[in-house]
Amino acid sequence: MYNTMIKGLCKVSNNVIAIALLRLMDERGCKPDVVTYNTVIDSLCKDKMIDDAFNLFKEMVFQKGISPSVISYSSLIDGLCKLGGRWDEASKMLQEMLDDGISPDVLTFNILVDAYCKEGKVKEAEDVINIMMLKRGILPDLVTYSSLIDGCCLRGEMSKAISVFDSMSFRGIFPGVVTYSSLLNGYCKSLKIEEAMNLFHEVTRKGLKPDECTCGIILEGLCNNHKIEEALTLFHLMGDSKLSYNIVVYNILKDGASKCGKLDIATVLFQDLTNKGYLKNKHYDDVEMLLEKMDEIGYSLDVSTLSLLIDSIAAGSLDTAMSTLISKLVPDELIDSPSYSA
DNA sequence: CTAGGGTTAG
Repeated sequence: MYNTMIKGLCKVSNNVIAIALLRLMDERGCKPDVVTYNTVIDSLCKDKMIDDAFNLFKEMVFQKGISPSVISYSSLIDGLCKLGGRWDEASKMLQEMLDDGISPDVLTFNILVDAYCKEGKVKEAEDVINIMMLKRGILPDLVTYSSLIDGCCLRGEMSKAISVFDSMSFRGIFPGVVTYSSLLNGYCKSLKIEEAMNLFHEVTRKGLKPDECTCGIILEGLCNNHKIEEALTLFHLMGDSKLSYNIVVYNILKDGASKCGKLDIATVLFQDLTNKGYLKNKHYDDVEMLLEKMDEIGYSLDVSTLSLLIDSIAAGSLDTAMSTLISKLVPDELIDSPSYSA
């Protein structure tokens, strides 16, 4: 009961209340166990509050006499690695864990592999994987391979990334969107846009649904290769409603259009973006008030705003009252225009 | 049985 509540609080980073609840359950005679402590320790580590995490760890071990588990150590090691690579302290914790007779598992090793890869130390990451396999008999999994691929891509070593990708597939591990995302990012940054596009189409053919960030990577790649038209076509083909409200994607396209000298396109995109700000934040009341005001003063909607609102009505995100109001504001010259007649 | 992993784009 308490553990479930603490887990919920930690999920929304409400560490202060989570700790207060841990104290309360202790007072009420319901003793916090290693799961309770690990939940809060991990949450503190994720929020970069490493000192508080260590204090709680010490309290658990020395005051309560609860033995830490592989999860307690892994959380602390991950926190130290992500906090600007505090390697000395991280390896000290790793040693302490081994001295304690606790074996690292694949998640512990992945923390180390990922930390090395993020620093571009692919060789060191491979050493960790070899130790894991040969000395511990643990096989790398999807996350291990994905981190390694990402590390290679960050260094622009694409042929190496592909060979890791191939050996992963050979082992029967299916790549995830994150894996492809790293490769796409690597190709785009190496200005190998053809390879990136081929891979992107392969991902789509496989029926994998790239997330907003992956779409952003490929769109930016196209923009940086002076292919703004292709980027815009792809953006519309993606036809994802979440994507069309993504401010980062808009900025990528807007900046791309500017760089390619297509200032007219950039202006339209900027206008679209300012209009969508309203709708994304569900400030429907503000939009409605604005539309009413426009109606009062006899103002007509411009084409881009109108098409945005029509799309919203079609998507069912605007109610009937709004639709009626909008229809009153459609300028006469557009009433019989074929593009808006449906 | 409960607690831990890769989040990549402007």
